[in-house]
Amino acid sequence: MTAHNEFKKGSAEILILALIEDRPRHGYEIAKLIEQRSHGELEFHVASLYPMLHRIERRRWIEGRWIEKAGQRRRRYYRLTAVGRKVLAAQRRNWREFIRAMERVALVEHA
Amino acid sequence: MTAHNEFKKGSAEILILALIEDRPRHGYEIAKLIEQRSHGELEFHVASLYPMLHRIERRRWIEGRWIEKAGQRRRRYYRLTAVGRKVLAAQRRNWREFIRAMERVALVEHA
DNA sequence: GTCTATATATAGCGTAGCCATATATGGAGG
DNA sequence: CCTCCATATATGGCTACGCTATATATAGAC
Repeated sequence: MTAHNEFKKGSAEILILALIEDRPRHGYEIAKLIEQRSHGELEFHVASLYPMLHRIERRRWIEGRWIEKAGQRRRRYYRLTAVGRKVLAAQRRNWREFIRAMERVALVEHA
Repeated sequence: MTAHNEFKKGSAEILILALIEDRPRHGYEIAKLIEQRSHGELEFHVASLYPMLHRIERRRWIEGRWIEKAGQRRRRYYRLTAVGRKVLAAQRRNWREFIRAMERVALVEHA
């Protein structure tokens, strides 16, 4: 159901990690990218996203630093750590396993 | 991650509805089927499952009735209601949308 | 006689995502 | 000029889902 999909829970981590895989991004940018790339089907409210960023930074999966530019609100850019890269790879494997398992149990008819 | 996959949250409903699509089943049977068919990758603890069954029965998606047989603990068999059938169809559509959206955002490289 | 599988149930916990609200700045439009 | 919108981050309080632990009860195996 677009912005209120019941399957969304637990998917924020992998989305964040994947989006900063190639280059650092700030929170607001990540939120907008998720919304745009999913055509509005996944929409993490910033109020969910910022605490999530803090959590996974505490776990050392990502590392943030403040960037200040004149005439601009300060932004916190997050980059993926080595640990985060491993976690992302593991979550991608888990994701594949999960959708295969879902298909076997409940969605056999047109997996 | 087998029994503790981070993507599991929110998936119980569709699994339950799908498993009683063709014939009524009781809670314990549903739990065992999820575990077996997913080869242990999805494992909903019965302590999660029974409250979930009560919840979706209150929503009228499923309807349960007690079956008692001699020399057997009583079982509550749940069948899918007409509403439940529509919800299941909608959740299957949402599921397809969701995995497509996830691929677009985060898993492009080998969707 | 105890252990395991079957079968259902509740209390209490942690966490993810939600809404509301707060703060702050730059640019566009009336 | 002033208000609105987009940008940008943050917190408090809420709900829902799945968890552990615990309880009850019976049949069959060892």
